This record gives sequence, structure tokens and C-alpha cells, in this order.
Amino acid sequence: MRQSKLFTKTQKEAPKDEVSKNAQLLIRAGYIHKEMAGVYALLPLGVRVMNNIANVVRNEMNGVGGVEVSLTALQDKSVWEKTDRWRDEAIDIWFKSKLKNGTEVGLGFTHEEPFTEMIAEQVNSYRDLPILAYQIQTKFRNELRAKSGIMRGREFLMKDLYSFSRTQKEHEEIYAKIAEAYQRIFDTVGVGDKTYYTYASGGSFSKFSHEFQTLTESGEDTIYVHEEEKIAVNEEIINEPSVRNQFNLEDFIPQKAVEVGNIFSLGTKFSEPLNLTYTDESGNSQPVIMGSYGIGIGRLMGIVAELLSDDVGLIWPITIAPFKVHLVQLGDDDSVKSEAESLYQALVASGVTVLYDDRSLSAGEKFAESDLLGIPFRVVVSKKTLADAVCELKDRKTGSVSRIEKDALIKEMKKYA
RNA sequence: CGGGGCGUAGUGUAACGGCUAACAUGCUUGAUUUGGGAUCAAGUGACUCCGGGUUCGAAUCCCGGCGCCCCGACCA
Repeated sequence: MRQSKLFTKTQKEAPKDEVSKNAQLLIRAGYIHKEMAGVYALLPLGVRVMNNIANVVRNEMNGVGGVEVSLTALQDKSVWEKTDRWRDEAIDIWFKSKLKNGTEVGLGFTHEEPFTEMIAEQVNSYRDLPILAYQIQTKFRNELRAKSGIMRGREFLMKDLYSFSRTQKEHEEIYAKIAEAYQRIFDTVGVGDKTYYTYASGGSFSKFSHEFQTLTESGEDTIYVHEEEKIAVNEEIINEPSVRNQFNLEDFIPQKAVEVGNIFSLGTKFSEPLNLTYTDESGNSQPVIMGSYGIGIGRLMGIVAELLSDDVGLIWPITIAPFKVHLVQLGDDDSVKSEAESLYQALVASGVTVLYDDRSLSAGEKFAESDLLGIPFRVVVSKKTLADAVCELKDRKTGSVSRIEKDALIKEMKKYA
């Protein structure tokens, strides 16, 4: 993409109503636009990062046998009444509205109920199971207090997968497989080393649920971390006897963290009230064993922005960066322009995503903006580089600069196509 | 929902109850520049969040509303 066509602007200063680092950086760099408290629009660069993160998640979910669907945001009240989760006293974060005829509807804050109903329509026999189905969709939660930029909003993108198993054993195998996929996701997007598999309160069908918590000072949760074992325990259950029995808490140290994913066993909590059953090998009707697995895609983007940045801007990992290469043309010289243009064409032809800064601005401004945007590789074409028949390649993360011939550069960048 | 703070050009800040609401940045035009948000000049841009009130006079004080941020509570 040519930067002259990118309509977003960068700003030197963040709006004063943003305190959180993720929102400050993402707004300054032109990735997001604040619509209102806790509600952010995605600008072109933001869309690209969000899609990339979603695709990382999608690939892993497909890899463990997940099948993608897309349920509705508008919710039928009657489905939620079956599990008693329609009442405001039960769920206080519903956004509710009415149809013209007076029928009440809600905007989905999660999808266990409609998902279970949808699956019940499809499942009859043990031969139909297990099923892993997921969606990547916008959720709506009427939070009393939105905070921390895009980390806790009222409207946000989330991946939610639901597993439907015949037996507890089968469920547990799936659960473990998804936990591994989750860790790979966090590794891939660049926060794996700071993300801990965290024991949290389980609910009625299991001793624990598990959260994936990423360490950060701006986190709203406190977890107790065991560095060597790479596990943690959420503060909320730290005083429970079962926890004290299972873990030697002396080895755990408290840290601030943000929950980027969670997985939990639902047992038959939803399948029973919503009549999701199957006929087993003996001809008996059995309730389906369920699990639920969430990842906040938008929150993940926020945490990456926050953790992988420095004092001049964002630093995207190559896996989710909006573009792999930021090609910067310096000066208005015709020879420079045509060289940059041909390099741009060649990189794009090799399948590399490129943001090509074809504008006539001062070098300083272009560099400062490039640093702020955080694209992994910056390639400069200028009179200087042209004179030596090379390009300049800078790694945004390490800051290392090298000179490389055009063909070698294309070959190198092609690795990231 | 309890507590605290704040609303002034696009953005960031200033302005004792008193002059035409200032400065920086952005944007426009021109010139000089072209390897770190460059320099100079001339422009542009504000019903001071909204509605009431006090006062000779309100960005400034008072009341109400709306919005935003922070702390807490809440958070399958």
C-alpha cells in the first residue's frame, strides 16, 4: 500500500483523555479511533493487525479440529431464560433493546446458550461427536466502567470456541489440546514468554478453570506466579484449601497481569437446560459434556501494543504486523523515486506486504513516523543508497541497520511473505 | 454503583471575575531545505461541552445536565 493513500495521520501527542499506553500509542500511530468510552473503531492499520491476530487464532483453532461459524449478535431472550441468564439481576452487563413490536432482544455478551441450541439441532448420535466449533465475533458488554484503552471495552472482538464431547475423558483430552494451542497462539503473537497458564475458580463442574494471564504492570488481576513451572494461581482462589493442598505457595510470587484467554469446563450446565443430548452406543440418551474457550482478540492487540513497544512507538512482531516492510523513499529525486517504485513492485510481486512511503516529507519526519508505526523492517531508498547500489535495512526491534543489495533484500524479505 | 479529577482552535497547554481568549503543534501558501518530526515568512483555525443563575462585566463563581479519565466495587 502506498502511504500517500493511507488517510490516517500520526500525532506527536496523545489525546489527554487517554492514559493507558496501548490507547495512546495506537491512537497516535493512527491504528484506532475512539468513538466513546470503551468503544474504539479500527482504522486501516488497525484492521490489518486485528485480522492478522484473528488469523493466528483461526489457524490454531482449525489445527485442533475447530470449525468456524458465526452466530448472531442479536439475541433471543427466550433462549437465555432457559438458563436464567436473561434477568438483570443475574447478568448486569446486558445491552437490551426492543423490536418495533415490543419483543425484547439482547446484544450478545457471550454465546453459550445460542451455541448450545444451534448444536442441539445438529446432534443426535454419539457418531456426531465430538464437535469443536468457534467464532470470531464482536461482543457487547455494558460495563459499569470501561478502562485501560482497548483492554476493557464495551464492544470488543472475541474468539469463542465451544467443545461438545461424549465423555468427561474425551472432554479433558480436548481441553488439554486447546490449552496447548492457546500457548502457541500467545507465543506466535509475541507475548508467550510473559503469559502464564493460571489456575482460577472452576465453577460447579470442575475444580479449576484456567486463564492465560500476561504479566504487565497495567494489569487488573493479581496472579501468583511460579517462574520455573511457568504456571500461576489467580489471587481469587489463593486462599482456598484445595489450592493450598495442591500447590506449595511459598514458591509463588504475586504479579499484575491481564487475562488474555480463558478455558473452562462447563459439564452439562448448558446442555441439560437446553436439551443438548445424544444417543449413545447402547441406545441411551446422554447429556453432552461442554467446554468453553475464549480469547479477547482486541485485548490481545492492546497487550502486544503495550508490551512490545518503546519510547518512540510500537514494535509489532512480524507475525501480526500490518505490513512486513516499511519502504521509505527519501527525497524527490527522480532516480530515487523510480528505484523505490521498482523495489516496491518487486516486493509486492514476491508476496511481501509493504507500506510504501512515497510522500515528499523530510527524512526526520518519515523516520519518526516509521518508528511510531512499528513495522518490523524499514527499508530506505535514497540518493546515498542509490550511489552505492544498495538499500538500507533497519530492524525496528533491535535497531540494527545494514546495507543490502536489492536482489538480496527481496530474497530475504520473501521469507516473510 | 460509591469516591476523586477534568471539559478552552484538529491535538497539547495558557489566560487575577475586566483589553480583540494566548502559545506550541497541525493545516494552507511561498521560499530555502532533504538521513531523525528542518528553517523562515504570510495565512487558517474557538458560540471556552450544553442549559440556567450571580454580576456593570463570566473561560473563570454558583446550580443542573452531558461527556471523559482515575481509584474502588463488579468482571464465564
